[in-house]
Amino acid sequence: MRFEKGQKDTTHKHVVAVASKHFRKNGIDGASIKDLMGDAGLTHGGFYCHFDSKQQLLQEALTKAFVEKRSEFSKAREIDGIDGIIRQYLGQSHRDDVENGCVFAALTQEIARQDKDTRTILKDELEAYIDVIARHIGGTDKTAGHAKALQIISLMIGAIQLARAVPDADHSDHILKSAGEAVRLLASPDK
Amino acid sequence: MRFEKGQKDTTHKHVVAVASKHFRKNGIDGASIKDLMGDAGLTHGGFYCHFDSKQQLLQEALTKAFVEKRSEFSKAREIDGIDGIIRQYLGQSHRDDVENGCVFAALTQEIARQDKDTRTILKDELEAYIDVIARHIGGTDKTAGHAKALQIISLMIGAIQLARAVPDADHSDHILKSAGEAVRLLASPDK
DNA sequence: TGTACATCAGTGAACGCGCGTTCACTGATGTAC
DNA sequence: TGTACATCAGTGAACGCGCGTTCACTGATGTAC
Repeated sequence: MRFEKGQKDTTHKHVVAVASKHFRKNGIDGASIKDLMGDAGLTHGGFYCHFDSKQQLLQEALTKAFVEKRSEFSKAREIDGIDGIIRQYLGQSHRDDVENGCVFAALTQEIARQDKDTRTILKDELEAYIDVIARHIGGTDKTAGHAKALQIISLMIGAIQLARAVPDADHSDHILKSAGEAVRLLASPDK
Repeated sequence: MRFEKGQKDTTHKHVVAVASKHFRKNGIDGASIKDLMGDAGLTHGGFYCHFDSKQQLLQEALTKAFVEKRSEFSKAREIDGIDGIIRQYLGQSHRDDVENGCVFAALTQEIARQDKDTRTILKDELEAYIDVIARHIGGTDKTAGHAKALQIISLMIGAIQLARAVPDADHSDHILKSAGEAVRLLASPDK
């Protein structure tokens, strides 16, 4: 059946949005086209009207999720500075909502095994995330601000992954709290 | 054919050793029984003489790799303190040798999707790794030492993952170097 | 404005493939006599 | 010590299954007249 104008574009974006959640929740290998198309309200056969391959969908989905989360990140920073970032990133709701959470926290290990194009998406976004954080703590020395931002991101990514992997809730909370303190220390101007 | 006494035990351990590399290099899903048995010099059919399931092999392989790396980690710490840890963990050779490297750095995201038993292995090892680091920087306050150790591990895990994912070698080196500086800051007594 | 036809987003059966797992079999070694 | 037999670690074909991908088909809508 032929559909209304703009319908294809709407569907395409919807599939990318659904996929970006599936990838984060189940991993790249673990997210099947059949499942994710079903979740988008379609059958799997239609997939190739929109994408050349799973790989292409992956790249679109990663980019979308990265950009989306970065703007949330930026908003948290604007409102509450480094505390806003800590509260949002190292909070229980972010830990418990992998499918809508940070892409680095969910997929970095698998992305490291992908082709160069996909890893370049990650690299570009990493630099953009660093800019967002550095703009807040940089002070006058831009290089030092960027270095601090990179350290903070590294720490937060590692911490939330451990918090998600550990089977005990209290232990997990403790990891998040401890990481928050470290972020404050790393962000402090007295260095 | 019947084999010499002790042969089965030797083979079992050999398969676990090979698997521990395969899991780290290709991920849990990405490591196939056929490939890994082939690498161990056997055919896939013999797998079930040694293990009930891939899941059981995973748990044995994780435990082995965790323990092995922890003892290396401990040795680096004994010789050179926190600098030894930084040099070993955040060095290029560790970054470039995923299959023999830190299990947390390679598999935390996938382990977070595993059953409780497997995640408990990770939790117990995390605590043991924290002890190893804390013993060096703890000073008199044991709780503070453990907190610092946890922060350092989180940071190093996040940093080496990013260093592995990024497509540019110089960029990757910079991530490792920056993380090393942060570790020194987090380990310092003036807090 | 009304009719005939072309379009193409989406359907669902089918493809080859590799996965984890099962199973009947092999045959060199350990054991019983 | 020498022979017959039981053992069982390892083999390799086969299992069902889900994967990514392909393809002939559908049918409501846009377009041409």
